[in-house]
Amino acid sequence: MLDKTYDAHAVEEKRYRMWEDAGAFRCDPKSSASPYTIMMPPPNVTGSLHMGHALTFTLQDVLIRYFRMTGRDTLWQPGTDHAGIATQMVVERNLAAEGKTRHDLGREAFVDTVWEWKAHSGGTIQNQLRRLGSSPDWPRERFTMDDGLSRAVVKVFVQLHKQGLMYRDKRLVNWDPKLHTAISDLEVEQRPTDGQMWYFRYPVQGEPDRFVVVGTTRPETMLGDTGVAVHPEDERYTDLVGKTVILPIVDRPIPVVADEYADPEKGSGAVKITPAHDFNDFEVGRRCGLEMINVLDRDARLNENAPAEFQGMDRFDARARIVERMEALGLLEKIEPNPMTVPYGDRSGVVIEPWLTDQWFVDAAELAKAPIKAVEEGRTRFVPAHWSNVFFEWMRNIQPWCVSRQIWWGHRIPAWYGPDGTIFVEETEAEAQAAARTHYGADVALERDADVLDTWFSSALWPFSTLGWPDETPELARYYPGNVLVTGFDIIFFWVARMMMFGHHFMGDVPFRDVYIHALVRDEKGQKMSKSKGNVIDPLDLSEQYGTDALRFTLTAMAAQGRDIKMSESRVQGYRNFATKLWNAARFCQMNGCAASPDFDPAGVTSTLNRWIVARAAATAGTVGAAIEAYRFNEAAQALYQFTWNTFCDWFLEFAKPVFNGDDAAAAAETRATAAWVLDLILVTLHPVMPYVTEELWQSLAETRDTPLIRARWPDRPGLVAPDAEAEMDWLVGLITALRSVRAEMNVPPAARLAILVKDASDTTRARLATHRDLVGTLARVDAIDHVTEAPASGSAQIVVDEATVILPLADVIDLDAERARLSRDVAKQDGEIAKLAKKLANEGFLAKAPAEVVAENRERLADLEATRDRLKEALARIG
RNA sequence: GGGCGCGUAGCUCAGCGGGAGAGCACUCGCUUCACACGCGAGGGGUCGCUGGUUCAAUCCCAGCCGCGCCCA
Repeated sequence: MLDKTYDAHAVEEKRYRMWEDAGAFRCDPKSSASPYTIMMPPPNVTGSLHMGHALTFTLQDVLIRYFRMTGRDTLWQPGTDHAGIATQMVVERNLAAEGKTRHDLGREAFVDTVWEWKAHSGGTIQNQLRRLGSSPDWPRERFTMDDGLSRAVVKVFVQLHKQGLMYRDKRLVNWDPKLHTAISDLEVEQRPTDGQMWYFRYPVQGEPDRFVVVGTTRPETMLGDTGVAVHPEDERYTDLVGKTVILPIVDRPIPVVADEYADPEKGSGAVKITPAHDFNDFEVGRRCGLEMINVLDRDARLNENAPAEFQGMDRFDARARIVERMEALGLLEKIEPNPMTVPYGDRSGVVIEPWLTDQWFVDAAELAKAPIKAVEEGRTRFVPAHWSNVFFEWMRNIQPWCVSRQIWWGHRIPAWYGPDGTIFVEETEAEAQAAARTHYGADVALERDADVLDTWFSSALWPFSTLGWPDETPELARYYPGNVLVTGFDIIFFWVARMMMFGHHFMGDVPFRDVYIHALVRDEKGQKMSKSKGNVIDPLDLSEQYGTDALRFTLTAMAAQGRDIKMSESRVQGYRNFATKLWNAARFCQMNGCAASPDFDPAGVTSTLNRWIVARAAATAGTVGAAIEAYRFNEAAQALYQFTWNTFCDWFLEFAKPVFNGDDAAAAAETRATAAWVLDLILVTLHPVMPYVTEELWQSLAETRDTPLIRARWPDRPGLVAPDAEAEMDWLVGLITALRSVRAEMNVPPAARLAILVKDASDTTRARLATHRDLVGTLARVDAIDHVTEAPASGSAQIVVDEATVILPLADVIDLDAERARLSRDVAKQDGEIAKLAKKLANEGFLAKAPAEVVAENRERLADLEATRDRLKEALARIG
């Protein structure tokens, strides 16, 4: 016998271990089944599970478990990425606690230390995923720094280089002066700031008392100014173009150039140009042939190119000093408040400097062409579709991707430099030496590039590197491309777009057919969860408190397309209650001897009740499957919830009680078997969302099962329909509901059993009443049902059900005024509807232009309403 | 400044051209032999505002107001 409530703690660990030990999560490359692949977005190796993970992995697991049950050969590829900067920071922080820096250890020893850290602390999230019930193919787990994946990285780098798509260039990059590395545009956070605009006067050479006023938000960069730009059509400055101004403090003559970047509407219309410290200025400098003078060092202090008094000074101290000096020189025109955005490093939290350095770049614009085409042609489909616009916007304006990072933890760039700086990019040092020998005609000492690659470079290879590429493995042939990538919108650029670029380039096909973009999980008030706000809800706490299935059901039910999820504990609690409800329904079935039989044929049931529930069950399975396949997770959850609770528990099981206790042994047996079959169907269809409670019930309810539930087959019975049974049961439900309603309203004591009279019943209604006499009796507490032609004059409550009027003699309890009020209110309600419909049907435009079936439907509805209204009026007349 | 999304019951949200829905909360009743994490019955909404298209608009279009996000 099952316990009275479901104990998630006792079940989850046991069931998970059973699945994993049995190899239930594995793909089967030799299978003849059609494959279904999801590449798990590899979480950061330093990470631990947060609510966003819980959502994304729950949805992926729902898909995987569903398709596994439909008979597909599923591969859910798990793994983690090495998170270059984040991981290095964690290990450096540990070293700092011992008073050491990575430089004390040296590169090799430091990298060894990181590997040790990973061995001890790196597996957190994998175990948390297990607690979430995720069913990826664990034995195939990969890490972006694995030998195989590293080999793929080197191969890709070398090939791109040989194809001219990977190159070294001196360009401005986003420099993090704290971490001492370049970072990508995407790792820069633009923070709104109340800045200032300083207006400086630059003297025009050879024209005493003439000045050009330029505005700047970063005065310290003026030391690197190499020009002043004005708009070519700005008449105020036409005569100045080609002349020279003297850069104050530095006393450097710099040219005035014409360039459309200068906005005549903004400030003075003239703008100082610092090509080595501003992305826009860099472009202007290129166009106008201006010199590039780098005045900052790697710490963002002023360097040797600045005047002596500034050298070694911090950028912000220098800013204050510059302003002072300009003011002293009488060259500070004015200062205005200026709302602006300032770039910060998302890891370091310091202001990022555009800085001129030598870095490796990928020609992203070229690689973006094929993915753009793929999305345009629908070979990769975004769901919801509007995300494709975001994708296009970024891909069509893409900048060269800076992939080198000045850190130690990561894939070291396979480039070697000869004594004269010639670059040899090869897969191994030996090959680089050979290439150098060919180039120089002799052996020379080579120095390897010190930098490593951006972590996202290796993540971009994930859909094929995890399958064995560059080797041509059977897995690669079978599981690439994947079916769907499930992720949040925040990594469309970081990761999705880059996988598409490399997937196309190296595999010649899209990496996945669908990209399902889900919502962000927020707190109850709709705020983004963050550690600093202290509003983080730990999914594992919820899982601990309410059970993993409740958490998973909540996330699934709330995953409506296009809307963020506001996580609320009361919802989780509600779905915990749902799990308990299911548990108790199963317990009831067990207590009543409802045993699943392999011989049971749902198409062969005879009673209306059983034909009805079988049809509804089959329809629900269809709805749920279709919803999951369309990524409409909330609809799947809703259909499951409604069928299980509101159809199966509230009605079917209640109807079954009198059958079980009745005299008709054959009907009882059929109903027992049907109940068992429907319960099994509920367990199967609910399993992708609530794997634990369903598996536990599946194994507890029957002595032997051919397979664990995780490997059971999804029901596919589209032929199980019974419209006549559904109509009959809908009528019965309506009758019982109406009886209960009038009893409650008339304050009939709940325990009191009534005899009812039925007037004007059709043959159909008479037959239905005869069939379901016991069910009405039990559920509406009715003792006797008699047909009459004349209603008793008074002392009754009356309800209208279709053509029939049901009379409840309530001589002892009836409050005639209350009954009159109730009937009058019903009449008024019908009249309101009738008026609306009559108006619509009187409209000639409607009759002429609306589809015939809509007109007919409205006519029918009107007739029904009028008939009901008339019977209600008669009932009202009877009580006077 | 550009783009995207969202304003539906007290709260959280589905629905999205032809009869306003769910969960939670609320009210009333119930020791009904699976379940009080329950059962039964209820109350509650000019579907942000203004126009337009249409026989018909919560749904489509335009503008406005409010909120959020992304990009500059």
